[in-house]
Amino acid sequence: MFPKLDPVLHSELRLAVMSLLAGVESADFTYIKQQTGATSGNLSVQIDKLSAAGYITVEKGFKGKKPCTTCAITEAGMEAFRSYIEALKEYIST
Amino acid sequence: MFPKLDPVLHSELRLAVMSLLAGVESADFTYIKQQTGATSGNLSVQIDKLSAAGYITVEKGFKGKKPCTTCAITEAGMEAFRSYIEALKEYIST
DNA sequence: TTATTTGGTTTATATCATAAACTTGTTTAT
DNA sequence: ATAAACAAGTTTATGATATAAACCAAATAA
Repeated sequence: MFPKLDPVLHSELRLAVMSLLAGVESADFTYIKQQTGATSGNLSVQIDKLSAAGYITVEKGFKGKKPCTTCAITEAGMEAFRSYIEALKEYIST
Repeated sequence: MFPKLDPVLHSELRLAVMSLLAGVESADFTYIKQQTGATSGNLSVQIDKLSAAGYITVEKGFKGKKPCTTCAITEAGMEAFRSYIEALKEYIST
């Protein structure tokens, strides 16, 4: 009746990050931070978790001389995101 | 951009309970437990939280000789549930 | 040169979800 | 009648989570 919700995605900030990344090719840490309003620490931790789950890729490079962390959603991440939305619908369609 | 999600509702079990109660006049503990597949302990705790938030009412009575706890959604609960769904849509409509 | 800012990471804490153990009373079996 | 099993929850304990606070290294500004 109520399908299990993927715990990796059932988190406000991680879901926001995935939502953002689902719509773009890639996005860097600073941009994600701005768009979500998250603190650096929290964002850093949640990005790690999404990465550990294989839902996003994280590349550390430089933009000019400054470090720049770029994230992108993976195919597995896209699929998990879609499944999560489908599962959610079971909960919110009364 | 990403609205805050009501933490009372952003919980798998509490959301399932609200989803159930949104569709009926009332439901008792045992029924909710069956429908959600939750353990008694977890359900008890989460029902308390929904009740403390004013989202549901909880009445303890008897069905025959056995205790029976009946829950119903409140108007505030309905409104919170609707708002939560609206907020969620911002996250899942890429 | 000494701040200050940028772009993060690490660590600590407070909350949460869940399971396990317990309680109170009822029904069933002996 | 007594004991064992069951029903309907509650309370307590534990492990996971989210978040904030503190920290760090490099670059830029004063």
